[in-house]
Amino acid sequence: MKELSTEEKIVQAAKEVFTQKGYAAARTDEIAVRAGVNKGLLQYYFKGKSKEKLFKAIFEEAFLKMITRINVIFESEDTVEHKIELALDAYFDLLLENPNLPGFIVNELHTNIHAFVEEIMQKPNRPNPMPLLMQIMEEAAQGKIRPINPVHLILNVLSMTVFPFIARPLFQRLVNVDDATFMDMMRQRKAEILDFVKHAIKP
Amino acid sequence: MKELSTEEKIVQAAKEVFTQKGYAAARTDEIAVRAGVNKGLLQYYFKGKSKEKLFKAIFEEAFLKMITRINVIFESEDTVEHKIELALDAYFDLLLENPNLPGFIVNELHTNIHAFVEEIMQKPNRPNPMPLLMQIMEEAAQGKIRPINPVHLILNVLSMTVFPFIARPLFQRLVNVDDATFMDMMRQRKAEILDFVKHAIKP
DNA sequence: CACAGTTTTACCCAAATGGGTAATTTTAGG
DNA sequence: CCTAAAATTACCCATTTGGGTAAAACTGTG
Repeated sequence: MKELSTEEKIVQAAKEVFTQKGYAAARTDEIAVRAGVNKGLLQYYFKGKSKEKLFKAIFEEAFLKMITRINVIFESEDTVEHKIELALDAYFDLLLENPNLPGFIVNELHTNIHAFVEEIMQKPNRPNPMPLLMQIMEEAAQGKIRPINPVHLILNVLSMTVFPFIARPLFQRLVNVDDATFMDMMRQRKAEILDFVKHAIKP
Repeated sequence: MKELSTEEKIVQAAKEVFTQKGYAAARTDEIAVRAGVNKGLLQYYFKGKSKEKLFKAIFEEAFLKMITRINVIFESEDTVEHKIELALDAYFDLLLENPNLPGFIVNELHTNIHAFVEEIMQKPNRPNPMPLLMQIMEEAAQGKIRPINPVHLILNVLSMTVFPFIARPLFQRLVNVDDATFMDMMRQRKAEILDFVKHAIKP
């Protein structure tokens, strides 16, 4: 099972610590401990500004993971409804595997202390919502779906999908469910959202 | 306009810094600077563990603000649909005035380094979703609304309301809107969500 | 004015932290 | 077996940070 190289173990540990605690609260010592190695190796593999280097790599990966999935909504040549279904598939796959990715990203974007975030934002992966926006308006005009503000529709789908993972700690305490139960609920949720949206946009 | 006592100015500044940067990244120096006073005064007004004391006070207030609003959804003696409308009113009022409250709370709950958070959670204000859950099922049984999982319905409303404020930095960069425009969009959004939900739960 | 309360100034300290190095030992492949 | 790469050990240092103090200066009010 564990066939990770030391470097990979370090990256993996850094991912855990950064995504759980955020940059400011992350401790390089803890990264080393979780990786099962000593601090010296962080220097060995990431010479110079090891904390920052690790963070950059991890944040960029996480960010691209999240952001490129949005493109799924736009790329296909399908109906609005089916595009939403595909988007939900893609996003829930990602989120169930990486439950604390969104919280991490949102957190670091909120406390915008990292200048390089700007660079990442300008990368080629920028999603272009325009085609889908237009398509929603077209289908609305054709009476295929109910007239609706397309920006808010997209935002609605994204909100219902991502928010529970961000509010997970709060939610779990309020309704008193353990991790496994939470994950089960989220697996159900995909179908619930699709159902909800379908009815909401039905003419 | 500015009739704040020094102590209030400090609390206000602390609120800004904590909600923007989170506990770990918050610097007491910055709090003093923003309050327009010197660090000595933090000791004068909050002797002993000033950072922690300030944080506790601020977090608890913020948390209760957010959490007690949820009760609006449950308390009234109304139809489900109208309860949702009232909840949206209450929540949008709060969010438009305190746009970075949810991000702050979610962030601090995520990096659960503060033991006292547990205490706060156990306070009398705990919302009890059961009545509304039952009511949703009743109305569904009576055919007043479409059959729907009540937990997910509530989560849907909350998600669509709160998420945009949490994802605000990301959203604003992706669609390139300034602060004023964002706030305008959010003001429209309340009506959009209500409309969306109404159609989604219509039998 | 006198005086208590407030604010500033100018320091200090201990601990934590990120970053780093040099020597040594362990490990695996040729 | 021998060697280079990998990993460990045991340090060090500069900086930041939270926390703190004591004395001086300022302020308003009785």
